[in-house]
Amino acid sequence: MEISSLSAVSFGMPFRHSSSSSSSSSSSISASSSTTHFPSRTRKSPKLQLQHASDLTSTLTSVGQLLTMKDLNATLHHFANSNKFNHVSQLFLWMQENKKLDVYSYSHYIKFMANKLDASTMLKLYNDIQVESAKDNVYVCNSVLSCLIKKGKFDTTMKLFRQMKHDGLVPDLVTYSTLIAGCVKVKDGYPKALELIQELQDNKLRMDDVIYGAILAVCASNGKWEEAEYYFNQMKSEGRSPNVYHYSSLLNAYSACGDFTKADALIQDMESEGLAPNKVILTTLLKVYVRGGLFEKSRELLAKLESLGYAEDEMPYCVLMDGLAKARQTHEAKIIFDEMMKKHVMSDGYAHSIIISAFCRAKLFQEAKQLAKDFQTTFDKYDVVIMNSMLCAFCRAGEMESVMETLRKMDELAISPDYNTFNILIKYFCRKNMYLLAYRTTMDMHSKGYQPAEELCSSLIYHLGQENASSEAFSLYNMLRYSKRTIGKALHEKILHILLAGKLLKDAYVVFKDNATSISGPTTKKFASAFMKSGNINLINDVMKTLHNCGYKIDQGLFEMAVSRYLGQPEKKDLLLHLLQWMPGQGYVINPSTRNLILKNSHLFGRQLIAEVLSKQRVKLNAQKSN
DNA sequence: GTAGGGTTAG
Repeated sequence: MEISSLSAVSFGMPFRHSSSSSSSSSSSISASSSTTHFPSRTRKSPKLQLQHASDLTSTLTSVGQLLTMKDLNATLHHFANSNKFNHVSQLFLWMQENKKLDVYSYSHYIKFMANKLDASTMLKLYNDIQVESAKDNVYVCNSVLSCLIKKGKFDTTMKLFRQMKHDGLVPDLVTYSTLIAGCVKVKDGYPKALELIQELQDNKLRMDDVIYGAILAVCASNGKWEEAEYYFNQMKSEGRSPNVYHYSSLLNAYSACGDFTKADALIQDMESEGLAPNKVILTTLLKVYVRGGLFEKSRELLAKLESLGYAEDEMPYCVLMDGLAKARQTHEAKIIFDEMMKKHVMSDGYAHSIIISAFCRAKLFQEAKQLAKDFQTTFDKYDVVIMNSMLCAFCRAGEMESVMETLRKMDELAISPDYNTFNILIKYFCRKNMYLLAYRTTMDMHSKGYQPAEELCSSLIYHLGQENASSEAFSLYNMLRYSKRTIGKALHEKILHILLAGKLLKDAYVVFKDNATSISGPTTKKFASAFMKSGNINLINDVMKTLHNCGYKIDQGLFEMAVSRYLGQPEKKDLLLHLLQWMPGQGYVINPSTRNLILKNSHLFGRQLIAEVLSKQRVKLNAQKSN
């Protein structure tokens, strides 16, 4: 790269040119022309040369060392303001290599590049900071944290935050509001936000309007309306005046309980404070009514929104339609949809998605399919949610060709399938008796980090068994078993039957051994005789002991089977002797017919040894009888 | 000279 060659250029002792002289000349040079005869008076300052450079690399080589840190930072600004982000990066890199950067360079650069750099690059940038004063500078730290939060890396951010504190950062209110805001989109965000509130108070910081705004938003997004109410009142009692955002968060929190009385009172309070409800406030109020099941009141409010010009996009319609659909009022939802269409309300496809799903839920599959096709022909905006709605409709209506087309489209548009996508497909493949395809989709789902529902897997395992796909069934079983959750006991028995049917006896033994207590008597018996009959001969004694140890009474039939296996393979005589020696200690004695069988073949094993072992069994038996 | 928040829909 050109940049690296820069450092090879050696300069004399760095010197500072007078900044006053450069700024005095800077205002007049724009008119300078190449025809001038007074180059010394009209030449651009190094800073301006750099800012207007056509070849940044060579300009840095020639004038870079003449520039002050302040000039360089101003130039970063200049490039960022003119959207020359390649120049920003290139200059910053040069500044890093030439060790000409300070706290401002970092905090500006991070701000400029927040949208361009990914989380790991940002993290590396911070970790590689060599300037001591920048590393624990609260502005620099806040910039980095804010950038990571915006990229949705909450856990990474919190980890970095702890490291920063350990390395000397003294967090301020900005730090905390940045982090609390990050809790809005995170699951379990409320307790995490609470911890941060506690920490800022422990650090003798006082909550300000911004912090209140952030915590109210967290409460709202977590359905904590009582807590939201608490913070709102606390804020007021501190003499702070909530603004429209504070009000709207509390209102949004009320939608969790659907308490329209509280919501109406809040709007009144807001108006008495001189704040006029805006479009968002009224849409949120609609959400409260809808969640409270007050559909008549909702329709009236929607009409009011329309009359105020607040219903130009589909959002309020979607709020109402979704509520109706979830209350199983599919027909009423469709009426709203039709009105919306008639009025040519702007739509991004949310409305279609809601109604397609509503139709699927109501088992109106033909209607769902039709609407999905309408969407395909009239919209060119796809995301995973609308794709899922359409897939669901096509699957339920049995439109295989459309299902495949939709999947191709997803692939083409690089829309990654999510949990719902996999679920829809797996259920569909199962319904169509395409169990191997369902199996492969389930494994794919698992490899993408989604946990398939146990019930679905369990049913799939059963069907795979029916189709003699025992090893696929076993893979699925193992996937469930090793996914850190407890699974139903019946599944162990189910897979055991499948493995026995598929003659996967070694796998069956593993399942039996690990779950003996969940296996019924008849299934144990079935497993035992299957194994004695054709399981790996080297494991026969182990299986015997396992059966015995889990309380199963081994019958003569099993001993007979084991013995005849051993007689068929005389090289395994040690195993037979071991079994015969083990038996009496556990209260087992061979019956006469098996005993005769062994004696008949004793030349294969050594007559003397066999006789001794058998007579020991006798003695033991007699002793037991006399007891 | 640098850093922060907040509303509504599938």
